[in-house]
Amino acid sequence: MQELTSMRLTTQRQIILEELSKVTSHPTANEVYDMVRRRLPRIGLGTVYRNLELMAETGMILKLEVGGTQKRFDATVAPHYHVRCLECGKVDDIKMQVQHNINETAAQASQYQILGHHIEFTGLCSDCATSTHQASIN
Amino acid sequence: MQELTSMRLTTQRQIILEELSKVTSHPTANEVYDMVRRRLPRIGLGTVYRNLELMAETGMILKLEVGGTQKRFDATVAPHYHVRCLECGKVDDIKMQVQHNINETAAQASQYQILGHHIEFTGLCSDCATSTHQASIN
DNA sequence: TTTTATTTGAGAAGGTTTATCATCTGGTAT
DNA sequence: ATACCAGATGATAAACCTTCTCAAATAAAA
Ligand SMILES: [Mn+2]
Ligand SMILES: [Mn+2]
Ligand SMILES: [Zn+2]
Ligand SMILES: [Zn+2]
Repeated sequence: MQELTSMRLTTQRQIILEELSKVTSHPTANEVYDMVRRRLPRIGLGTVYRNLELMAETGMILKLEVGGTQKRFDATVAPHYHVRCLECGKVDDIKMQVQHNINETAAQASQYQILGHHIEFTGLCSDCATSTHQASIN
Repeated sequence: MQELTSMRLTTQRQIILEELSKVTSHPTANEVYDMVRRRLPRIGLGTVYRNLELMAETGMILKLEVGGTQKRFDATVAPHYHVRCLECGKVDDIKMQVQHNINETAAQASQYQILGHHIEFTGLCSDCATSTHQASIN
């Protein structure tokens, strides 16, 4: 694991964190790469992966393992839940209260030492809900 | 999408479903492949992927998009929750009541048309909890 | 300024999943 | 029972995402 103290403040790291903090879209590593490249055209994709991983390990950011193929990243580290649109794959925050209690319920219902949970809602974003509705009319 | 009616009952499909139904381990496609190959040594990995995907589409089985790199499959289609061991990656069922109500809470807290949710608990399985404890003693 | 351990960028490699396509087969019609 | 054929299979290539490797670059300490 990476020590927070021995982590250099490189330009790449700063800009990756800055760009991730600008958005609420839970971008994939590749999307972060595209964002960062506008400011640092010579950055490597590996550097983006490496640093997102490192920042997630040290708790500076969150690595979301939501449905879909790619991992997504989130600068909002406070516990919260997500929705994913089944149509377009967009991921948004759900601003509802965190269900702290269910960890205990789960602990009682299993042999695991429960350390946390995450909830992913699935559905249709407003854009896709209307266009899907349109399609069913046509 | 695949029509249930036009789906042939091939030996491969039957055995894939049978083998998946035998276990509660939420195997990856590769693990299903290994299980099935004992009975059908000439089956292709592509066939396993293709049919797991198809069965998931038609609702015969569940495709779990839990944390970790690989997708996992589940013959138990009734709604239920999962725990994943942070140490060894094992996935188990959590036999607790499904929180139907939170879908409405989420719907009120967002612009999405909420269709469902899934909860993934994280923690340590009994094996890993003890060995991690051992390690911290040594 | 010099030193050095860490980090970077480029590219290769790895692992998982999907696509392609000639061949095969389950289900149906004859 | 036999012929037929849309759908399925197996082999393999390709796509895709992520991690690894290592010489060169650089942040930070001396
Ligand atoms: Mn978020
Ligand atoms: Mn299950
Ligand atoms: Zn959408
Ligand atoms: Zn474990």
